[in-house]
Amino acid sequence: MNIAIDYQSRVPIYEQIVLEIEKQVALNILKPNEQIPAIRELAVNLGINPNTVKKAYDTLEQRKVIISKSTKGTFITDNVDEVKRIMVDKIIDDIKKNIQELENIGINKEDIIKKLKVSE
Amino acid sequence: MNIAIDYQSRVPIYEQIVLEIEKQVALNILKPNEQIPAIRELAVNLGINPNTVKKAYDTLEQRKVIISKSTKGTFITDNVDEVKRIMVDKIIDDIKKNIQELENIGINKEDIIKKLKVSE
Amino acid sequence: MNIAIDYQSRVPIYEQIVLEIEKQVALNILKPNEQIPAIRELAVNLGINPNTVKKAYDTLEQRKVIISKSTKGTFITDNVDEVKRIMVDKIIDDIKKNIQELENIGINKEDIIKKLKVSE
Amino acid sequence: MNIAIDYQSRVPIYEQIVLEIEKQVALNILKPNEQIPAIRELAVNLGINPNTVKKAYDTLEQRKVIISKSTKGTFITDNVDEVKRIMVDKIIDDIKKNIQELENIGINKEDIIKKLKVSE
DNA sequence: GTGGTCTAGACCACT
DNA sequence: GTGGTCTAGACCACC
Repeated sequence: MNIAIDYQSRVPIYEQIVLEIEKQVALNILKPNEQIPAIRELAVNLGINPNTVKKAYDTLEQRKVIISKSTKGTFITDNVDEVKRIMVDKIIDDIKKNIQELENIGINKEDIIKKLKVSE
Repeated sequence: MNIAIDYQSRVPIYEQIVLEIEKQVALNILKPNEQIPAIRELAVNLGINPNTVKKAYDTLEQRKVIISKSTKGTFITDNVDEVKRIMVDKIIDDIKKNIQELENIGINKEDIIKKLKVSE
Repeated sequence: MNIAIDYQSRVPIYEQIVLEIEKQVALNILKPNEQIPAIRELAVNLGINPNTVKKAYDTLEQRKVIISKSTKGTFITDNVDEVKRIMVDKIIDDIKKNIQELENIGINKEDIIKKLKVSE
Repeated sequence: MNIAIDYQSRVPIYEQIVLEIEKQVALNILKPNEQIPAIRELAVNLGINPNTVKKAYDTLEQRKVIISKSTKGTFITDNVDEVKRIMVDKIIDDIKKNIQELENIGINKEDIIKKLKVSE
């Protein structure tokens, strides 16, 4: 598994791992029921402490992205669609909020579209 | 001045104040040259430490959003347009990133527009 | 034999097997003197290690729920009533504890009965 | 805060803390918005490691029982009723399941009530 | 002083 | 070998 860590970021390492794995699930890089690296293995690969990976895995399990089967290992959920759906909804919601904010500032929809098209 | 503080956010309180005041400037809630509350006053209103408000005001002054005139008080800049411009650019950029992310997941522009229209 | 294993439970797998078999005995799904699967067979069916099944069978034999007759196989006890009695006592005890807890929270017996009847 | 830890239990220490605090909320021992001990303070009182208390507090925060305000401390939620409701629902559900199981074994409702009354 | 994060390393039960 | 728990102790930003 390929995860880039930014040690300067305000986002904690464990959260970066969480976000990256969620992203890879959404992008079909990680497939349903696929086994992911053991805690200690990933910790060694990333050069960080196993507890940090554990915290990331715990968070992912709460969010139902992965399932850990004690002595067997840790696996991507079989319900990957739900993970994608939640992620897409969140992003759509962000966009809506941002559009609303621009409108509040006094920029109408046509202007927003114009600005978006400049570099797109 | 009305500022909601989220104590659970990773964003420091002083920065939440900074962002909120910048937002209110962009929304014309705070007008050019308008006087804003004294540090101690705002600190009492928000139930936080004056040092925290001080740090927020210092940051805002560095960003040229406010101007403190020693004994007279603290005022919003007269060049509010620049503050708005920076904020609008940032939001537009956020939207672009979000759209890109959705496209990576496999959602094309028409689908995005459809999803945005549902509750808009 | 049909046994669902919860790999995320704090209850060890071997104990889950023990509890499930005891339950099936109480429910007359498993009858007195009935033969149950060989250790290896069940292990294959459940996709787990034979040692785990062995540990479950050992525990069940200590509790006199099953009897293993070396080369002949493993069988449910003929004294199924005792198994049922112990299980019923345990469940009754659980219910009593739960009722006590609800009363401590301030819910009286009539309210408990009302709540139980809603979906019963 | 008074919490008894059973070091022999299969239930982890952090979970025992979680359950005990939830219980004290349900019993009105801990009141809405009340501040609870600092992580380090409780750790010292219980003779355990601060990280263990932290894990308990994290779990409680996910369950919306407490709210931690970074440098200010940790507080019971203001919505204690919701915590109680969830807890009561869980217990009622447990009772229902137990009653169902007894009925499956072949014990009818009158017999259950009889057995419950013996020591009640 | 407070919570948040992280390291280092240990022990355990279970498989 | 795997995940789960716990200890001991450190550093950080923030207030």
